[in-house]
Amino acid sequence: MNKTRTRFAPSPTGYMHIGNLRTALFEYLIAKHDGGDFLLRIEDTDQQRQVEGAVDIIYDTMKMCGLQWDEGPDIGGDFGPYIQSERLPMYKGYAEKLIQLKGAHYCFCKEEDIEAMRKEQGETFLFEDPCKKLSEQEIQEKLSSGQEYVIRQTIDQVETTAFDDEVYGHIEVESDILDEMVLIKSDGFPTYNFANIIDDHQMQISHVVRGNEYLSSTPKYNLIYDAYGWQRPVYVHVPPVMKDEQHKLSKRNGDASFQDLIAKGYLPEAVINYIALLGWSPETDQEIFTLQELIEQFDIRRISKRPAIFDIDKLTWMNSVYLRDMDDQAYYDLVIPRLKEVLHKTYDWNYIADLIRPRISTLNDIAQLVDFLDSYDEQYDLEMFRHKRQKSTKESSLKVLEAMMEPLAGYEHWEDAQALHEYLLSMPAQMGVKNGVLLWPIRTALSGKKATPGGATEIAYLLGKEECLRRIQIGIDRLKQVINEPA
RNA sequence: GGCGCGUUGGAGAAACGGUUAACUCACAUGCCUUUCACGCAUGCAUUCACGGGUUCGAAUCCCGUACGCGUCACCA
Repeated sequence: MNKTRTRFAPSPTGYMHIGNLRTALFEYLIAKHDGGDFLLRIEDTDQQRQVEGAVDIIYDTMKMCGLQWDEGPDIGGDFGPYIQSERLPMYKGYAEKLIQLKGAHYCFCKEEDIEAMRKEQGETFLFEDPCKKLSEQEIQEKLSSGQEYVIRQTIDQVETTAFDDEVYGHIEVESDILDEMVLIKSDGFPTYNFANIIDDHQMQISHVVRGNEYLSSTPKYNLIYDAYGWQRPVYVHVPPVMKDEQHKLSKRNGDASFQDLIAKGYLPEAVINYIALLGWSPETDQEIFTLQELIEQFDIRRISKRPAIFDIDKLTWMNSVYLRDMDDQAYYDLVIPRLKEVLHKTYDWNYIADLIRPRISTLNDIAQLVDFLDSYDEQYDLEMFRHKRQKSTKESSLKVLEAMMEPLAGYEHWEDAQALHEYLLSMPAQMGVKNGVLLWPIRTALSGKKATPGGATEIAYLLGKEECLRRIQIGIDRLKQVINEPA
């Protein structure tokens, strides 16, 4: 029994696509569930797509998500190098070996000619390579004359070829519809497909996990494994992550990358938890998982065949669950710096953090929730004083606010949140009015907002006595104006 | 066009031939309540793309149709 080894092999494009991240997650979970190895291999052979700092984005993303690799470019391993560009020299030798094994052949056809034939015959075109019929001598002559060539896969047996995918089940195709793909390009570099096969074999990858767009070409891969006499890997083709029913999530469409989500205030843990459920479901109803729990419960057999649509609403909900359930200190460490970015006066930070905790879904919700503390819009809509259920009107508000000025000014224990809360809550009864009639206008006058984290007493505590009296006075003055000058 | 794959409520999904199709998000309503939120409660597919067939019995098995996706590169 081989050890379970999976690999994540991204191209450094400077963008961590959510679909790719999910594939990495699945690869990680499959390996770790079996106590196996998870490797990172950078596929940087496409020099044109090279982006500065792109490899670091890959490292950072994986680390933030806790997807620690056991072998990789930065930490090495027994099967390196782990950067494809450094592996380049070896592929040609493998291809030549494959020629000896009759799994490939030299092809001297011109690309333009094949292209022309393809254009002429349309979509049903299947290239029948005349070079396969060349004699050994003809080949040698062409090679020594320096004629340009590629090494092309040979598929001669006209049988069916089959394999069993862990997700999609038994797949069987007729070999004669398989295109003989180029393995080594005329510039001497391997094609992506070929390099992949060699790398996976060399690195002893046991489970090849990739998007289901590779399902159709897998039989061709298998024929190469067979020709070498190598053991085929276990295939795990995963369904795509979609933006909607017909479109995949993609950079082209400007869809969110992992970085974008983090910038929007989502937590890596929540993102990982959410995408684990895209195309996979656990045996139980559990939805909130730590990485460790995912490792324990992940089961390849429960990966779905159907595309999954990325639903930002559900991620948002899940993020709010993480915010609410995380360790207190970790929460404060995360949120208080954000609070200090928008609030420049001094407050009881922990108190604010506690207040907003059940009210934020992402870190980016914070600013607009608390900005009124530092400064508020004095021209807020006076209609807000009217609240049907609280039985509050502009008139009653004016009355109540005026009546409260003195007791508030004389109150001595403002810095004690609990005491202030009890004091203010005792006032309505003393004045013979319902809670809402008194507290609603105070909250409104203090905030100038329709909704606030916390009620009148909480805001009063945060604002402090002076500021409260000032804001209430502003409310009184404005209410007087409209009430004394009826329209 | 050939080949491959898929189709359960707005979204993620469970179900692995057996009575009323889980659960979560979203949405709606009510309760709680000094606003909002949290929390709690209730509602939301008589039906599993459609049409046949197999079976005592089908979302589950078979065939066909429709729709969607993928793939058919000297791109990864």
